[in-house]
Amino acid sequence: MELHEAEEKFISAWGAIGTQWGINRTMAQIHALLLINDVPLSAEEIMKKLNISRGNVNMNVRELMSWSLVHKVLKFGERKEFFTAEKDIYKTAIQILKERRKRELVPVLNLLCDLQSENITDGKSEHFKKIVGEIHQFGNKTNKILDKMSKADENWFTGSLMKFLVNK
Amino acid sequence: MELHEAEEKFISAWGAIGTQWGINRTMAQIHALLLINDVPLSAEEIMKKLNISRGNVNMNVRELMSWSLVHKVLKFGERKEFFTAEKDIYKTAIQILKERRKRELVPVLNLLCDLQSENITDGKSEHFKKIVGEIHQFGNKTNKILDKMSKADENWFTGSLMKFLVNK
DNA sequence: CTTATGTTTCAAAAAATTTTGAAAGTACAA
DNA sequence: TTGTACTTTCAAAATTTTTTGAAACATAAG
Repeated sequence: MELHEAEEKFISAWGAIGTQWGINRTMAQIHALLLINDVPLSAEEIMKKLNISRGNVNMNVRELMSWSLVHKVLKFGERKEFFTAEKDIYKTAIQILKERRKRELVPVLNLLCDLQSENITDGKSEHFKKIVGEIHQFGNKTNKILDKMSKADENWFTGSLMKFLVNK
Repeated sequence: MELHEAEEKFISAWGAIGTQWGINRTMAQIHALLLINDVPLSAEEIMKKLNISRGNVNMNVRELMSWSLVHKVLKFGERKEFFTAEKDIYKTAIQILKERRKRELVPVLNLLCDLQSENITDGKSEHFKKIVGEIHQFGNKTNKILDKMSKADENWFTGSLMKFLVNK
């Protein structure tokens, strides 16, 4: 197999997985492309390699930067901007975990909190209150666990947690 | 607040979160509706409550059943089918974890495995091999951890894991 | 067998999301 | 100040996903 071919397979797969997880295909593909290139790439290069427009590159690179998965790199003497992805896969995973917790889990917990504190004017609300309460409680626990995990180091994940699970 | 209003807020939020996680809005809303109803609902009732078509209900209920989050219930003497959601939120979460691991993580690990075993005919493939190897290794560890976790009971999650994390 | 009461399918329509590309914006250099 | 090399924006177009609804299918009851 040629490198080119292997790279394309990897980029496609990363894009497909992204789609299944609510991340747009192109954003995931740009991420994949930057992961497998150890040198930073310019917007121009990303456009050519993925065959997409300038606007599309700009938008998705900006989004990747807002997730702190990609960083802007300025080369000495060059006016162009270059982009590179965080290459430590553990850091990358933790970063995604952190962002999704903050952007998605926390807002839901707030809504559940609001719903629970509401005084519902209807006798038949018992089951509703119960299930909302249970989801809220579970969400809170998960939130705490994810928060702790996102502050742990890689060794904890690959070492201690693994051992702990095996002996469970 | 009226129960009706609270229920709608909950269903909307569940739908929105689903969308962000690559699950279609209606599927998530049907799930929410079945969660907050302790009695099973018919296709007819789901149609009316969510204001969606029969085909849409059929398709998404089928999908929810394929995830084992919703079950068909037959009432004695009634020809109609009714549907109900698993109400134990811990079981629900574990079920989602299991399914996503099987449907999404495992296929990616297989691709990474293939890519790694390929003999790439290009000298410049060093970084590519390295990053694919690292992602594969991390994916394998995550896979094992998720597998163990999906076999643990709720008490492990809320008790032991939590304590373990606090003392980290 | 026929009817009544359901469920399932799927092509077409609608809606949502993503992508394009040209114009506007920015800023460095001469 | 003007030109040049780049980045950003965003309305319109393209694409993808979801939804509809009517026809086909299934089956229990009469």
